[in-house]
Amino acid sequence: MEIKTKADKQSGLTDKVLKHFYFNDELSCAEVSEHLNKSIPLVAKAISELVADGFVIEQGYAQSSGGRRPLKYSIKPNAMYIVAVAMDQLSVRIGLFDLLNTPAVEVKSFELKLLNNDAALKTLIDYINKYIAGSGIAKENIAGIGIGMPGFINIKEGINYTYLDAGGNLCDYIGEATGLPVFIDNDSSLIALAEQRFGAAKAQKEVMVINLGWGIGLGMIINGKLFRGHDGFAGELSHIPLSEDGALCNCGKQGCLEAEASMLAVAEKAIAGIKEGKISSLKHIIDNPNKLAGDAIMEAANNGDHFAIDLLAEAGYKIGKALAILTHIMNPQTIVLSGRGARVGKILLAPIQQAMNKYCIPRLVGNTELKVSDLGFDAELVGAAVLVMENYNIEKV
Amino acid sequence: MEIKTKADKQSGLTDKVLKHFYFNDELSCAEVSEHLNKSIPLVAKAISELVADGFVIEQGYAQSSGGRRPLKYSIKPNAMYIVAVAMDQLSVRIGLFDLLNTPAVEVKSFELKLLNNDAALKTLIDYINKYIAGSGIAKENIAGIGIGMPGFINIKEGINYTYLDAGGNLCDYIGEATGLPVFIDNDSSLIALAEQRFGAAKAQKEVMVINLGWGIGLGMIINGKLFRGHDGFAGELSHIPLSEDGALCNCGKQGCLEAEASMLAVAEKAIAGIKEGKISSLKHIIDNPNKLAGDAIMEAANNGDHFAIDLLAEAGYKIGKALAILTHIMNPQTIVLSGRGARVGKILLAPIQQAMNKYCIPRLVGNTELKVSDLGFDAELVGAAVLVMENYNIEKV
DNA sequence: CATACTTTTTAAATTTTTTTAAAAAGTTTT
DNA sequence: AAAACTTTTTAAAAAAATTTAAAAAGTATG
Repeated sequence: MEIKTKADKQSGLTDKVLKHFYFNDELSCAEVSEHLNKSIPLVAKAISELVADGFVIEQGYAQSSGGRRPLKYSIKPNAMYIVAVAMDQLSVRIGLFDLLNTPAVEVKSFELKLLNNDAALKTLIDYINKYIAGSGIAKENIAGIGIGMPGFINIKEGINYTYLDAGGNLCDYIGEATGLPVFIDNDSSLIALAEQRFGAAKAQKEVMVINLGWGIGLGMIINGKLFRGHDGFAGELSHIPLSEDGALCNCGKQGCLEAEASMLAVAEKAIAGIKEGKISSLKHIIDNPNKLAGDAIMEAANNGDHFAIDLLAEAGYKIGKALAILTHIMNPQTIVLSGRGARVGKILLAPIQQAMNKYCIPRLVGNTELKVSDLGFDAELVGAAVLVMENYNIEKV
Repeated sequence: MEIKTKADKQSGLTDKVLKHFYFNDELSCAEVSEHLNKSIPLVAKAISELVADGFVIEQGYAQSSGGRRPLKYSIKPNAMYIVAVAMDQLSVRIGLFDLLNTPAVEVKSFELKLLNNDAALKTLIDYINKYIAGSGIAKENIAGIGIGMPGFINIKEGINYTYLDAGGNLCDYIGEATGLPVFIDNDSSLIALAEQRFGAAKAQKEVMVINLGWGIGLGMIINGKLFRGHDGFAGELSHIPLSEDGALCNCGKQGCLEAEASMLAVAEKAIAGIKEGKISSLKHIIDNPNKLAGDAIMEAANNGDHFAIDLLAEAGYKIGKALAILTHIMNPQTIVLSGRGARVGKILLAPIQQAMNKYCIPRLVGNTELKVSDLGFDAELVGAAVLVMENYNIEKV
């Protein structure tokens, strides 16, 4: 793995070419040259180095389009592996993927409460270490660990202001404890990254991705890149003032979207409804914690339960109103419904679209496509893997 | 003016250096090299060419900071002139500026109704031609004409979908009629450009600029550049749904910000209030058209009229609520109140900030600075000039 | 079915850019 | 006040990237 041509060190072209192969599949030298706006000799050199070092493999000749047949290359799936960790407030999922985003080891999950839990960070690190050790894959072959987590995150400093206080740089801390490079980002941002690189909005430049989880997150892609705002707090869709006198939010304000339309809010409404005597297959959820209730509601809705569907439709309409505002401001090409709640995306789609039609100027709503993610619950894991590869630096190897 | 080194043609560095001098004042060769991330020999060559061609002048030696004194350069103010046109729905202002944004000829304005006026385009062109002819400045010394106008504008095609139909490319059409390069953009976008280049948010990367005119416009600077969205319709702040059952907007919907808080809406409320017997120095406005009423209200408020101040405070609070939403989504460094309404910016500031404090998460509102423009009414003209210079291409001369 | 035209790849020649070195002009320290 | 260190500018050398040309491997056509 010693690649240290002076040329590469400066231009970093080999790196860009490697990433280009990670994000696209079969590509000829000429195509890469075109995409990267670099001359063919330069790209040819970079590719031959990558082939020599086992990052890229030849895939044989493709059909000719009227001339010499192009030799196609693609990423070598097992050249490296990536550890991806996807967290929410209550649980953690962890996976080990190859460069084709195929799981090399079974994805596992475990419960981990972030709020008021001083041991959370240690528990997380232990779990990651055990998972890697049990995978049978050598650390030398792992490019790094990507972690998506809820909370206000400062990427540069590696600090999560909401959870997991490490008294300093979280990446450094976890990195030392695991012996691998670590990269963290907000869960919704990673979901957006996944959708724009491998999902419903692939290669698009202006994309808004809604993370339907226990809360409602927003990941923004602007000009093809993650947008974070001046202080990293952009995308706080869930606390915009939606109604003047709505439910009380845990942020202290009233009428926030999150307090009205998140899965947790829906679960509360469901329990209240059942207690009032609503007929539903959801009767049993009264005794469950809200989290399980959320999952139960989604399942019931997918099975046709009227009460569950009504509750989701009500939430969807409110989300739609918020998306109308978002569309007015951002004029995105696509809005993707992703995250845990994507499994009821089809049910939410109609009321969301209805609200957007009502609250949006026709010109705007007509130009924005509303889609349900097909990455769904895996989006955050894929995003975490992408995060590692975006930061991976072949020259440093 | 024949600058045609092959080097320049390809890299366009001379161009970048010229623009750098336009946007900054005195600068040494070393500083330009630093800012532009180009080697000193390259920058030195570009500067000496610009000096030779009369675009840049030497400004003598500056203080040494411990070594050889740097030779400072600056743009030559009268190397070129720019025609700047600022339109709203009812009137046009036109000016001729040097490269220091100083008027070379008095700024003039005239009435021009855009709505349902087929002759508007011809009238505009006539006026521009007469203005240039009367200025005494030769066309060879004019870099181009920048025009800011209301409406949905497609920059690439040069089409304004709302006003001034030329049956094709407006820039080409006006360009042929005037014999000068023409560039158009939305009025609010140009105001934002002006504020980010020469105004209250100079050199900042994430800036939201509110254009307080007869309507309420928004110009967005993201990552240091104008953001327009996927179809060029981003920044439609004025029609976001703000209240469920508010005033009817001319867009057909209810409760839009524009229908509740624009100068025109304030004027209507003022007239209604006077008729109901409110005490105010504004009694006379009942007979005036809404536009004059708007100006009268602003003047009365600045003179301390209680009724006028109350009306503006009411509007400001609603604008503040919209800015709270905007802040949640965009997390800008600065929000600038600009455009015609900036003259009552101080009066609006308090209620806007009050609403933002109420409706924003503390972390967000604490990080965003709310400012009143000092460019004020001239912002659109400055923005139009900037537009010309951004598109100016020295190699094409 | 050979000739003309495409497209991709390899190689050589330029061009462009940056790095390094040296000179010029000052400031600071002993 | 001379020696040592800074900073800017100019000049020469080296490196990097692109352009041009040529070769290789096809397809289309008269």
